[in-house]
Amino acid sequence: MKTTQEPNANLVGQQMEKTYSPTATEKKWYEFWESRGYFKPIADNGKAPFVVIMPPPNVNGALHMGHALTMSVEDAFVRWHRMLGEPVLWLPGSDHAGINGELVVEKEVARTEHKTKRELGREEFLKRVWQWMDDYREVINNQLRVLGVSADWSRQAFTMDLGPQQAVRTTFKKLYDEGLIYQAERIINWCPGSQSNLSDLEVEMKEEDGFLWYIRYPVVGEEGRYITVATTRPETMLGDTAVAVHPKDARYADLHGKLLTLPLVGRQIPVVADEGVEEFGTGAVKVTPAHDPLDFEIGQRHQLPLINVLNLDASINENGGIYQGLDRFEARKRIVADLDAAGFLVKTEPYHHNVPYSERAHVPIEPMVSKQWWVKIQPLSEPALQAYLDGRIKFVPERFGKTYQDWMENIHDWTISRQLWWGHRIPVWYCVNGHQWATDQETETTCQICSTNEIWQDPDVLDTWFSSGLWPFSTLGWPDQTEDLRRFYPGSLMETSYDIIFFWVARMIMFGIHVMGDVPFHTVYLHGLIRDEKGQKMSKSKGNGIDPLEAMAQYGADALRFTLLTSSGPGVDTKFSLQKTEDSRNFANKIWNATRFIVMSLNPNIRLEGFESLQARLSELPLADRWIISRLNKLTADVTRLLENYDLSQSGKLLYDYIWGDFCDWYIEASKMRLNSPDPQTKAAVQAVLTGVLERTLRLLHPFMPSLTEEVWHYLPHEGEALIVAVWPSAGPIDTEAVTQFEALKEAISEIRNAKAEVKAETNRKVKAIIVAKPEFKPIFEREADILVRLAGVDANTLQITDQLDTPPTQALTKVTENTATTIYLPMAGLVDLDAERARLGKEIEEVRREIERSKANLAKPGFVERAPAQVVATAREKLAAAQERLAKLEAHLATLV
RNA sequence: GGGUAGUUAGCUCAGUUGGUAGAGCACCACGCUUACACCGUGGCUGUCAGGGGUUCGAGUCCCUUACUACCCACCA
Repeated sequence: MKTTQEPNANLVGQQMEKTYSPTATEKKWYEFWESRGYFKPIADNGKAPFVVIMPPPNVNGALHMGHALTMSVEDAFVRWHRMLGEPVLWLPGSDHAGINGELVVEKEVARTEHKTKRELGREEFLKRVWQWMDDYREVINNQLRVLGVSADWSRQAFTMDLGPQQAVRTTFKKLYDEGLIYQAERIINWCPGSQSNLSDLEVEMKEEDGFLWYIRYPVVGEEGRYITVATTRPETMLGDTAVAVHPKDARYADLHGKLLTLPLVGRQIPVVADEGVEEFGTGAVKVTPAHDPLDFEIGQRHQLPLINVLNLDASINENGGIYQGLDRFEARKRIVADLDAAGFLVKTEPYHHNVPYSERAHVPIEPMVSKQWWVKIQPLSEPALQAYLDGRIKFVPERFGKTYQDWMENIHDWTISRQLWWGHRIPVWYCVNGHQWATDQETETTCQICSTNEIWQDPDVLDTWFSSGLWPFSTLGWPDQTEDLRRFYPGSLMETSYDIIFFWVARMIMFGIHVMGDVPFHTVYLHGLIRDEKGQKMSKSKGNGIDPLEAMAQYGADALRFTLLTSSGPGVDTKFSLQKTEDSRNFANKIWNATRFIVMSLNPNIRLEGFESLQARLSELPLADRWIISRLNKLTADVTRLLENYDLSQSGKLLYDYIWGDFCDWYIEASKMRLNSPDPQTKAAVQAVLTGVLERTLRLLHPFMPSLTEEVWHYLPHEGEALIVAVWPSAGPIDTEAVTQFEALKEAISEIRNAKAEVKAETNRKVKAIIVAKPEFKPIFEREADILVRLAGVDANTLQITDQLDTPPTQALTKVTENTATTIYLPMAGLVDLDAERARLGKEIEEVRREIERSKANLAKPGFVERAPAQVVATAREKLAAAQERLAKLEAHLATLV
């Protein structure tokens, strides 16, 4: 990619706009990061590399919210680890999407060229698919860049690249030679839409209202005697080769081995006794071994013939007699009508049942007998299960481990051949002399067994998930023993959506262990689905999807990312709304303006004290400074711990609360007095804290909002050339005394603001105030009077701070703070309605009394004092004492209002 | 038929190892205080789905019921 003009590495001293504009900024920094090579892993430095292989988006359209979530989560972890100084590899790619891709291009060809793929021919059709893939891959990659994805594009991979193709053939050959890939004729899920075999996972059950038709089959040689069977698919009777009953079912005991005449067809079929039949309903089932899984098994047990009555497009074939050529649903109608006319239809019942559908082509599946390729799964699944059981693979959230385990324990062989054109061609060859072999070569010229050159390749392709399963190592160059493979396998984190645990995660683990001898990653983080405001799945057909590109254009990529990351935790579905994105945009703007405020007062020529130095002499700093730095250290520890536990949501929220609440609402406001000081040293001292604290906070926030933080960081004094490679902060000391004292100050300020609001005094009106603090807090209020004056809006000249007041004012609003029992009088002649004040005090006294009652009752409860931990009892006692003190003060004050 | 989640303020969701419920939005009031109206200050709102149990103490642990969502499953 060509880089445009490099941004100013140092923006210190530059003017900032009043409002943050994300789009241009995001683009600028993305190009900067990429051009500097920050997305590439640094050289080995003794630290274990952090490796994430990106789930390759399907190349069949544009980016959607699910992608945006995936990328936001992965980018956050990736950026965090990069700041931890680890060699980080985030390997991007894209997926050819097998059946899905083929269908999309088929549709496109039909739309633009009015041709079916068969009319076009295999070679021509594949040309079209490649063109489509090339076009859309670029589109998607650019969209990922807009999001801020810090992946190493130089290692980008595509499942149909030559490397992954080699990996597919090599793996196939290995499994084939080991006898783990084999061919077998079985009943399979046939999709008439794509005209291909599907695995069980690609079939979804849909509840539907249908009918149950009861049909009677006459017993040969016993005039007037019938067996009645019920079916939801009457057209399959054309392929019936028996009727089965339970061996112990008395109703049919004498009919075992007798023959029935198949209505409409006239064929004679036997009655067989089989344990697989339940004794409910009519107790007899028609047996169509070629078109039903259960019937297939019954057929095997009784050596029944298979009669396939369907063509590949699910129309009736030549075995269907007069119904030949009809579509399956048309045939169904005709057969029911004919049965009815001939007197074989006993009754028709409405019936609610599950119908198997093709997940991709959205048409009902037809079970059919067919010869396909299979993977013998047990030898792969057992070690994969074991890896989970002994903790080599962990799931976040943990419960998905159980899901994985259940599936692995009940797994069936996996059918991997697809009758499609787009995908990895099955590397099996045949010769005229009936030989068959698998190869890891792209092409073959002679039979490996008899050397004839009359050979051909299997026409089918592989299930798209076969190549996906190799992704963690095929992307690193395997089967070649590359340097990347050595450094980055096994990987660290696999992050994806929980709905592809079986499709993808399980297969990667199986292949990883079997082919590479080691698990492909140690942690599987599964995110939830993005839904609309009403909790519905976003989908193109419903039209309720929110386009991430539009959301980003409106509010910025950082805002979208922050929203997605904080809206919900792993494994939990998220209701997405643009309102939330707007809130995140506001947060971004808040940070922008906080920086702007700080930067405006800065003199670039004055070097401020560094943060490390400030922290080293923490106890000498003013109260507010000690407080905000202590809070930052708490935040740093919390955010780090939460990230270690994969909790992005909670860490994002803590950052939000700290920045907006602690830093902006309290610290910046409290700093304004010192910032306006005529003394340059006082000013520089507070500037050092403002810039130092903000700079560290930006580092913590960078994984969540990379572009904004990078931009703003460059306006502040900083070391290093970019925030993206700045060092992740470690937590320093916490001054608990300062925290307690500053909280007392905050509490008093809030009470004063509250009192003023109650009498609807203008917020900015300076009021007279008398503070009666307990002796240990009195010096704090005196020392920090400036802050009190500024933040509470009290009149500095008349402010009185004491620990003893003999004659309290009568014409005053009065508050007693909850935690420190500081009494505050706001003498406001004229504004105080004595009756209202008495009423208000009365109400408050009631509340405190109730609290005291509860507290006392709790302490008096048998067993509490004896059994509860001493710490808890002590806290309860302190609370009670505080409430009692507060009550006394409130009552004393009420008494003066008579 | 099995299984897994969820049910907390009007809405969206937090609630770490059980200690007596919180944040944003919305709403109401006041405010253009020299970063931000994409703002500030203050306020309002809860039988933490129902029932039972364990415990000195349960939104948090156990049992149970209801509803919602999803996953798995070859009942004609």
